[in-house]
Amino acid sequence: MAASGSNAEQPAKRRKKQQPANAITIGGRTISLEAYLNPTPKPAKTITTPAQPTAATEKPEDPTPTERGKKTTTTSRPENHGRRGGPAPARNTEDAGLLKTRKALPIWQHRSEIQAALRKPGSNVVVLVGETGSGKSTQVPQFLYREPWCRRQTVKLTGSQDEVAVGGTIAITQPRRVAATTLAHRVSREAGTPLGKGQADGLVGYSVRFDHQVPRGTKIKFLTEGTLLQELLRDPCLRQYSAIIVDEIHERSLDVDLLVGFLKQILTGDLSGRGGVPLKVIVMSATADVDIIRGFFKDLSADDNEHKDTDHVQVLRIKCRQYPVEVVHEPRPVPDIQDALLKRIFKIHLEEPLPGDILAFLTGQEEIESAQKLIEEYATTTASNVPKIKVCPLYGQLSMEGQREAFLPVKTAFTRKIVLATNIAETSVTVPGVRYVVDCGKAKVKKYRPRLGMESLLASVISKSSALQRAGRAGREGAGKCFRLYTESTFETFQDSDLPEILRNDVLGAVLTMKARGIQDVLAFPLMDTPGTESIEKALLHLHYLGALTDDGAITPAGEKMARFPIPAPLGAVILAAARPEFDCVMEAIDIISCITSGDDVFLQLQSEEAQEEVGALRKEIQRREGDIMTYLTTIQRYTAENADRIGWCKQRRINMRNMRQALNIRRQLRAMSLKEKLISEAPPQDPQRFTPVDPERADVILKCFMRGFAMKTAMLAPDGNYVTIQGKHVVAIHPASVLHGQKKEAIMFLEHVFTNKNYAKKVSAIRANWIVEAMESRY
DNA sequence: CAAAAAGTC
Repeated sequence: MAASGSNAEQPAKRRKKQQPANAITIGGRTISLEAYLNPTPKPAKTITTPAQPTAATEKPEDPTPTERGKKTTTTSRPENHGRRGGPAPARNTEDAGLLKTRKALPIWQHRSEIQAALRKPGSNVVVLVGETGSGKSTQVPQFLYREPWCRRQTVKLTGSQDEVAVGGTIAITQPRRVAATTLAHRVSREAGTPLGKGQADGLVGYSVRFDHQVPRGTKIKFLTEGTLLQELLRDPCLRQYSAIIVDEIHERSLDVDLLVGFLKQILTGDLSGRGGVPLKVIVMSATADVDIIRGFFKDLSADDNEHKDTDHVQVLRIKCRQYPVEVVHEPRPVPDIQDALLKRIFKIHLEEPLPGDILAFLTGQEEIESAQKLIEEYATTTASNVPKIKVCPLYGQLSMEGQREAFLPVKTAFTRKIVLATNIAETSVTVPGVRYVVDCGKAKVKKYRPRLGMESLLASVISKSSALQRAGRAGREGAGKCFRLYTESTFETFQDSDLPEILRNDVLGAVLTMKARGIQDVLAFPLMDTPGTESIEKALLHLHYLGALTDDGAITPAGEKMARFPIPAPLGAVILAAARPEFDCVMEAIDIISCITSGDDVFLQLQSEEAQEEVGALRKEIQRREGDIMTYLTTIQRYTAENADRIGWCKQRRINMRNMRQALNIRRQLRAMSLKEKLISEAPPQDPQRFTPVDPERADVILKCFMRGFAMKTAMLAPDGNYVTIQGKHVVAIHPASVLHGQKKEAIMFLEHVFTNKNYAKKVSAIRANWIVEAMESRY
């Protein structure tokens, strides 16, 4: 196996045999476990105001959780890696029209250049820079799959007589599911083997969660970054692939950062796991600054001192014909951002010709809703010779129907569409018809604070790269204009690019991912940006507490199981605890976890007071006094017991149907895995099951079981009526969406802890104070 | 009294 852990330049550190019982040694460092073993659950008498994690730069927003606006297809087909001599895929069947369109793409000129770059012996990494619209995602895999190095080979592995197949397929990763599936459909048509029902053979396939279409003979496979990371768990050498194309690396998702780390390990390894067959890596970015990427892959041939100083990473830049976008800044800083936004929109509307829709970037739902109201009010006052206005909000939590409006051309004549969007419109979706962009210069960003074990979600200044991306949205269909609600000198103060996710997120999952894939020294794992030592140590400690790591920092069998479960590690720990005889509640734990990991909250927000009254009584029936965890359990159990009309059942209670369906998918998956891991002894009975409420004693057992994953996310009621967290001793409020909102309990456990305009505990359950000590001291 | 948007055999 190539991915054998520590880097060549950093020899594995010797771990001390002897160490204090209350400490673990990880990466050569001894870390005290004092904080975990000696909890002080007694809150201080005087409650100090919690320190603000960051200065809020803007007013907090008001979210409305509603249905997700995306469709899912759940067609599954078992993967077939194709045998040698299988049915030959159709060739040269490209439709003449499609080929003509392909040849018109800017990247077509670079076809042989790209092929040549990868043919050079020893040249295994190529960086490709091309803006949106260059056609790189659809064309590059098609340029490469017939190359000689891309042929499937049968090789003998060292020390084994068995012959294995290596290579033959090109993987291309995407940060989003929709991108992976739509690109696959598109490329499959271009290649002459369209994906669809009854197509057993084909050149192109895709693989995203709960949706795999990989025909026999697949040479080009689109996947999400997360899916490839899962494949890496089973096949550390990525044996089925000749090349990995990493698309949209500039977005710097946590998964892509991990992925290139593993790719670098394969490239620097001895290739024995691949029978000596090299792996080619093509990294594609839409932004020009690729120094970090180039630097990251530069020191590849460490064993080859002769070439050590030469640059092995080729960078190819694809020119892209873009429509010009005129950027207009404010002459001086604006005192009121909403006021400036409205004035700018009205000015565009009055002065700029039709057709040409407006796309405005705002920070959140509350801001969008209030702006919508004011624009609609204004629209009633305009003269009859001024075009009419149609305002479309666009944010992730908006229902499918609500989102659709923003993508459709306006039906009424002489009307301008004004789309008010969050940064969902920056990368995830494209709004057609836009000629004018208004950019407020801010976006909400999630940040993790390791010391407090909590996150914050606050509006903050965007980066130059983000501002450029927003401006570019005006030039998709013709020359456009971008109006920035800030000065040019303010723009100059922006950072070049956004902080990569790995530096803003809890790295618990990332560290477990590394450990499960054989990385002993996570501090030495190659990363483009390394999180602070404090974050990594915190994650190691947390994993140790969860039972995923030994005192030496090595992964335990429990940790390996947690890594295989497609859920966050603390929830994996809950399932493992549930399998213990004293808890014995795996089925209930899976039901709850399926519900909470199916997407945003399954309970839609009740907007109006009428809705609250209408739905209130029906929702009360499924609510439990123990809190949100038990309420989720009742919800999914009632849902599955409902046999006649699940859609109606959800509608009546304002429950997100799409997430409930996803929850059942996850439930099926987790049940199958638990059976395989022998956490349950037999397959559970088929749905529908009659609903029987869980009695309070059983509820206690289930909650105690969740404490094994969330003992640190607890708070005690102080004499003054505030809840004070165990970790950090901060005042925390129960979020209004919780069934326990406004209630006083002895102690609470929460699955999420987020600072917005206040310290909020979400997904809250009532617990007993002595459970906290009990859970903290328990070690498996 | 309320949340950005992505993602996992």
